[in-house]
Amino acid sequence: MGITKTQIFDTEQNELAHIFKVLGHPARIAILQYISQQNACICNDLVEEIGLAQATISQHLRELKSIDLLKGEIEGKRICYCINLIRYHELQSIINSFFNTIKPTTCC
Amino acid sequence: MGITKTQIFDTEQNELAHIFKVLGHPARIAILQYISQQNACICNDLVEEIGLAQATISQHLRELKSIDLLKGEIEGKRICYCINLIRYHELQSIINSFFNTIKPTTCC
DNA sequence: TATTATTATCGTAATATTGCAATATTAAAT
DNA sequence: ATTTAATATTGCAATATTACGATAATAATA
Repeated sequence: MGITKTQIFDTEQNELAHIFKVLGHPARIAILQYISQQNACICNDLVEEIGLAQATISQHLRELKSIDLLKGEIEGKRICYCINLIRYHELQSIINSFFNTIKPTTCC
Repeated sequence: MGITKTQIFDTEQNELAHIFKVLGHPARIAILQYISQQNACICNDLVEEIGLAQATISQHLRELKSIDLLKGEIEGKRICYCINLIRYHELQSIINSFFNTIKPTTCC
């Protein structure tokens, strides 16, 4: 065991869970906030800013790329990571419609 | 290693990450959707509905309780789990303001 | 009080995640 | 072509998560 039984859930549930999971780490929250503050960003800044090893930051960036929230452009020997505007709105809407599907009704 | 360095992040970042993390499992998504569909709910229904062992469902319910999204009332030998209306709105607003803090700006 | 039904907890196995050092890769600059 | 600087990948150790069977706890009912 230890493995999530994705087969018993539908694609939407799995995708939504994956989005939440990626957002579910304080380093990734901090990375997003920092990038958005800077308007431009390079990984090395993050290493100093966040205080995790370069390899760890790189790993977190990959997670964020897995939900397409970050896009990176090569800029010389650096990479400029930015928040993907289109995906940003998409994710917001996916999350909002999830909240609408679980709208609480009066019970207890 | 293997342990998240919560000390280097602030309380808001840690709490937000925890909220996302709890929502980051398809079983918990499915549980919330089912409870909201039923308007009332008992754990045993969930076991049949979701297809995970009773112990596993109980564990997932505890996770959802950890962010206060579910409240349970004892109802005879059963427990009626419901979505906590106040917290539901609170979480929506926490998540929305997070998205506002990472509003993408034009860069790349 | 004993039984039954329902949910919680414990213990454990399997897998995933986090974090880092070491190394590889990549591309600009010398 | 070398060197340098920045990021990615690999390998590994420590911890966390997921899942389940077994068992405990709880409360209604017989």
